[in-house]
Amino acid sequence: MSAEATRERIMDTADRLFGIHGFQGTSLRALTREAGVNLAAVHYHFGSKQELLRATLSRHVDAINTRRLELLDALEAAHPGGDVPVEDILHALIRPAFEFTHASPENTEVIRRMSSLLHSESVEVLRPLVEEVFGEIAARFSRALVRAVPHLDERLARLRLGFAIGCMLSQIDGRGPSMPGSDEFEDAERVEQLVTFVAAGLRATADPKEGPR
Amino acid sequence: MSAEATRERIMDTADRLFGIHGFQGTSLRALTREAGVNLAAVHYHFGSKQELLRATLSRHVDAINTRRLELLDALEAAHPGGDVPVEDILHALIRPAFEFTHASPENTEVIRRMSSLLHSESVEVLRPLVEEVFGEIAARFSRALVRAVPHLDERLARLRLGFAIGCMLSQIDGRGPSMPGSDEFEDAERVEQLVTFVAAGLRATADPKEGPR
DNA sequence: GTCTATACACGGATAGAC
DNA sequence: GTCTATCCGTGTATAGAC
Repeated sequence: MSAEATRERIMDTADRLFGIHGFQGTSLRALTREAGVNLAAVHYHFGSKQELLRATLSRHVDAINTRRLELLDALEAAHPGGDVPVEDILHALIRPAFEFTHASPENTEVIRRMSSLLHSESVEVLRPLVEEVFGEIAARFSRALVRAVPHLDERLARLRLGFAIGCMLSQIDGRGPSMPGSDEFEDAERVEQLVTFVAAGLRATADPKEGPR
Repeated sequence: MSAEATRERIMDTADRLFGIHGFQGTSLRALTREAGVNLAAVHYHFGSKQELLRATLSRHVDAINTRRLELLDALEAAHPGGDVPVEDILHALIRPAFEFTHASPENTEVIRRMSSLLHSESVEVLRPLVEEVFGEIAARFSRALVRAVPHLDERLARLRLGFAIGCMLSQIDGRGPSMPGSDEFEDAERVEQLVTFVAAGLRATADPKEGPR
């Protein structure tokens, strides 16, 4: 059998089983049995179970990030003067992730698992990993935000972009795991509320003494 | 040996070893050896390794939440009219968590592990767990926010409180794992920026067409 | 280069004696 | 409540077949 076919069989099966039983809940023996490949094939092609997880996750994340950049490109093409509204930029950032979770019920678990993976790694091993996955996204979107919000510099834009991503992830992975009582929102309204909230935060002036509105 | 002493010995050792080697990186054999108790004692007192983790984490989280409620009580006592500034409420919510991470270098890992734990559980098992840990916090703080922000109702306050917590956690567990390039901020400034950002988001009007400021 | 069979060391869990 | 002995499943490594 071709190497490529084996790799894909493993990854597809991993996608499904990790989605159903979770990462720890899926043994390599069960996975390889169901995929119809040998137990050792996982280690031959991926090196370890952890690396298999990373491979399956980055396949999804890359797709989401590609979509984000497409949307941002389209926005910047539509506003040659550089005056892209903040809300539109945020939609380009947020929508692809939510659309991904809507594409399949298990995809929410993919996002959750990615968050879990990031949090369970040590900070040292985490940094380069995040840089690899989110480096371009961070650069492109923070630059767009600097242009969209008058008083924002690159440094502050990056920090606040981090706030925004934190908000977004917390909503996706567990439909608001942070706080009970916020279940009643449909995803469409949730996205709009998220954009409203984050846009206001991005536009805030650094001086806390000044009252907004 | 008294049962209580054994429990505490196990939990204290777990705190230390989980902080150093992580949860998965700490075997029950190594843990019980170092604690000077028998291997089976963990299962007798906690039921499983997972439940031991939950017990150690909730001990810390409870302490943080108690401190949050203390600070909120003090604020409400100082403002009998109910006009507690939003920024003060947010400080009561955010500072105890940051102070906890400053108390010991390993405490950041505690928060990270808690996030990881939450994200790796299935959504069904997650809900009651979050309700148990954050139920009172959510109720008290959302009520305070409703009073502090004129047009905010309970439903929206809960949602936005979730946004706020998401922002905060993403900053603590990994010093902004979400975005590269935001490392340059000291924690003190990070907290202030966080409060500024979230306060603006909380005060945002629901209608996205209206410009803030 | 790809896949198979097998061996290993270690993990969490548990039954039952004390 | 505590401890010993034991079980079974796990990820991983490797020797060798195709």
